[in-house]
Amino acid sequence: MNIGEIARRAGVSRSTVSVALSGKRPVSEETRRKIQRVIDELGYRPNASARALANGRTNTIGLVFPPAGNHYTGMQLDFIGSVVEAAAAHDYDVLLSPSGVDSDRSFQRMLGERRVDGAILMEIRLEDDRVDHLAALGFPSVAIGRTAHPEGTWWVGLDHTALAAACVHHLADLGHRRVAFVNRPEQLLRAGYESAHRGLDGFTKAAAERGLTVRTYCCGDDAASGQACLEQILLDDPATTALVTLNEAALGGLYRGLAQAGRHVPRDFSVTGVVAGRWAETVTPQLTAADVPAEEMGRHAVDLLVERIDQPDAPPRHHLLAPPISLRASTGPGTGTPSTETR
Amino acid sequence: MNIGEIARRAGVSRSTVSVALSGKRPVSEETRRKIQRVIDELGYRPNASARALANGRTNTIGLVFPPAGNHYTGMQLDFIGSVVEAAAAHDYDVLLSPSGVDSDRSFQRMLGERRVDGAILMEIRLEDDRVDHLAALGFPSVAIGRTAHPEGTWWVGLDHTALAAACVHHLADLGHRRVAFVNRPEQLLRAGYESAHRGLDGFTKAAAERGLTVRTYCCGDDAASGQACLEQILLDDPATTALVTLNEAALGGLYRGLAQAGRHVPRDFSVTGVVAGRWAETVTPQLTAADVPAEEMGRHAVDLLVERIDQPDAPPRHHLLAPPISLRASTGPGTGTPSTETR
DNA sequence: CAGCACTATCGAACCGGTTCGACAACGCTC
DNA sequence: GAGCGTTGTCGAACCGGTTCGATAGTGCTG
Repeated sequence: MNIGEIARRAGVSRSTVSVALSGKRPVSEETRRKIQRVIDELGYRPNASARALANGRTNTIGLVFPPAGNHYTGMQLDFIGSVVEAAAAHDYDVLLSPSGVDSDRSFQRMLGERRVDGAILMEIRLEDDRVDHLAALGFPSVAIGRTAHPEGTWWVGLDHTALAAACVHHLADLGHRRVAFVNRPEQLLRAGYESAHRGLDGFTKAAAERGLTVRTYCCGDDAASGQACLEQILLDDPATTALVTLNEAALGGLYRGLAQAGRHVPRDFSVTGVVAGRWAETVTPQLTAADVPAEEMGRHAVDLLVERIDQPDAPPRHHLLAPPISLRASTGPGTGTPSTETR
Repeated sequence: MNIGEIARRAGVSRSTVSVALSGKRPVSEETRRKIQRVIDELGYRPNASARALANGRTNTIGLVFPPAGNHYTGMQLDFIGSVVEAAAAHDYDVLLSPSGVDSDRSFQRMLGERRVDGAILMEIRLEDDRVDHLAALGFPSVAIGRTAHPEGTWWVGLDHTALAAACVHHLADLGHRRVAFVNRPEQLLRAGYESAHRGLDGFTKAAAERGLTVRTYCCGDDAASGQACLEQILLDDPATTALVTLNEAALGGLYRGLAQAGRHVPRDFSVTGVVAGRWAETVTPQLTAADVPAEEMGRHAVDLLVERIDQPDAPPRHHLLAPPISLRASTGPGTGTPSTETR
């Protein structure tokens, strides 16, 4: 069923059907009803490809997300879900693009072949050629995270510097003096991932400010790595009494490592960090953490992107979020002399 | 840049450019090189909408996934990731469609407006009108899960009946006599979700076969519900020594509930169930479970769907997976008289 | 009732590709 | 050297919409 068939059955021209549907020109009430009746009868829906071809809009946004190689975290899942919902509210679909090994290929598909009207980029790096590339093209896009030079670009970000610092201050206030930092995997840090860098930065500066003794670690995105990382921490400095982590996927492993070393949380050891709230609540004791507002970030990103698509010349906008630390049950007073009994 | 511009600069007709690109007719080597040079120079890529309109194929598959309302589980995340990768390997994009409150709306968008060549349906119900609808339309689709009458349809499923039964046998072999079953939320069970029903079925039958005393529970998809559910289990029958769960999101809460009731896992209480392997390893002790092969399911689903798109008249195919139980650390001998000390 | 404005509709052109029949140029056979 | 098949290219039609200038019909004004 195409628009010509509808027109024939309603006894009008194709353009009249088009106009009746779009409302861009006046159509008599009688004609409109006649057309509507035929449409309802046949269950007609205009072909998206044809429409996209004619008016240069696909009504689809691209979501460029990290390859499955790095494991997904709960935060990313929540984010994807909220993007899809927010997009639906604006009448947009979401096309997924793995920015994997040959990120160029899928990038070319989405942009070069004009499959999408705009794109949301996840897992931003401080120096990100994708952002630069899109900026040069003037292609509507919103980055999740901010590059080293975010001026003139559109983005929604988490203030990892401030959040990591807040974690440090929280621990310092509790009396902890020897604190470890558990970052994302080394390869991501080396690749320049924004959250890993700014988080490390915020941690290091705040720790220096408070005169803490610190060690920083990179840790794979899985439980086994978390456990190994924790063993290393206690090996390097058994007097460590707390840690801050950005690594959601390693959290379960960190907890396991602590349990096996006989350190009770929070009595002997405090744990905090930056983690999506829903996932902070799955561990026992529940994690005191800066809750990543994935849902809010998704909504903001879509809102900004749609705004930018609608008005290509609007001045750049952004949102920098810094949620407060949610006090749960994984941090407590630091004694300076942790009990070291093994079970 | 469109195909006409390329043709003009290469001094040939539009059809020659098209043919040179598709290779569907012979083109002289010289002409081909001339065209290729111009294309490389200008970075031309054919417009996806125009191509889709012309040959009736969008090269996109739709992934109909559950609304954000039900919390996402790690398994779903892994699944989505693998679908995207497998699709990319077949040169397909993936369009996400929330099958939310007004599932019809997004369904209509994807199918009615021909945005996709085929669809993968998640969260199947025993009686699923979406599956029936698509079958009636003859629209290529693959269901993740099988309906009550899967004959004649394409699907990839997990044998929840067998898996739940395997969990029961594992526990019975260890000597457990009083076992609880923790299912997905009640609203999902009532709505007829396949995994919830078949899992419950397999559990109940196997338990009867082994003469176990059982109670079954529905539990919300979050840690707090898991904790509450566990309290209820011990309240209803303090002599319970083991549980089987399908509810990945509640797992952390179940563990917390056990810890707070002073039941040590696996010494006093055994836990097992059907959970994605990666997530079974995040809890301590690591969960002995039938590992949901989300990655494999995603690959299979895409392979089947692409096959069906390419040959619309092929006979229905399916994959029923029943991974073995991975022995980890959360189950142990059932004493019949559990210790009930509180800490 | 001529002139005008306004409303409703039509037809043609266009978006950017693909497909296919027509045809020219060429080499081969008999 | 007439007849034939092959190869390479072109032009027109088509996919299913949207847009816009042209035009017919209507009611109002002076």
